[in-house]
Amino acid sequence: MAAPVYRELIAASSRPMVLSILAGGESYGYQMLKQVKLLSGGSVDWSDGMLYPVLHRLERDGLIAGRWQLTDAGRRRKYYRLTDRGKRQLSRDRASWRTLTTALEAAWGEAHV
Amino acid sequence: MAAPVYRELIAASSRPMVLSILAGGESYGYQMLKQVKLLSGGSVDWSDGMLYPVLHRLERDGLIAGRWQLTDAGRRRKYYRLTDRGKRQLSRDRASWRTLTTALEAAWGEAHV
DNA sequence: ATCCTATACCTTGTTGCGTTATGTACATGG
DNA sequence: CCATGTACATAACGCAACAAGGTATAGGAT
Repeated sequence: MAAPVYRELIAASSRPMVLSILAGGESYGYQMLKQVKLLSGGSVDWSDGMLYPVLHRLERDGLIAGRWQLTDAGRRRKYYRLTDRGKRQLSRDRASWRTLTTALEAAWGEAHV
Repeated sequence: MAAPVYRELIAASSRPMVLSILAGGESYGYQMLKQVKLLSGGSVDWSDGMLYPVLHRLERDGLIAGRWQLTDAGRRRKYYRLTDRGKRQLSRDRASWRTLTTALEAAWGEAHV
């Protein structure tokens, strides 16, 4: 039903999406998978094999920070929070996204599509 | 001066950008490099080593069609035009872009950034 | 004459990253 | 007892941007 988003756009949106979600408070991988699907109305369906490496890179680069937590049910979760570096990166990513969207809209306009 | 756009976003935008430009009429590689820089206010600065392979892929996949032309000055140019397949792909890419932008804005809203 | 810049195209090696598949482990419902 | 959901992780594969290099012509500056 919902048209799937093409590969490169998944790659381009993963970092700003994760950082944006964490800007709203702590979260963990599995929850973010659901969150993204919800936010996109089902069109963005991340695989876990894609998300976890993303989270590891963001943590390695100091944009997010993780801590292990045990639930009452005995399940382990890795909660992540946004760091100051992450906040700055999010600002830059939002600016980039706006720049590209503006440029694309300009091209769409000139072509009167 | 203009903040550069990050790598993955370049990748994600190259196809819809090229298709959009060609939706406005024929063009060639070198001209598109200038056009993109103009449309983005200088923020999107494609390298030729990135664009030409993109054009070759799009032509291979039948989304654009090229023809060689000689200018009066004796320079060779490869002019490209949008095919019907390319038009359909452009529609899908625009839809994907809108979907992601909406999802990101939803995330930004929830985080009241 | 020589050099630099602009025009105009192309390709190769390196690196990064999504996808697919697989693995581990616990909890719950049928 | 077994499938599904929760929750994380990694490895092989393929694709694509980036940096750097190459070919070629034209015009202006030194």
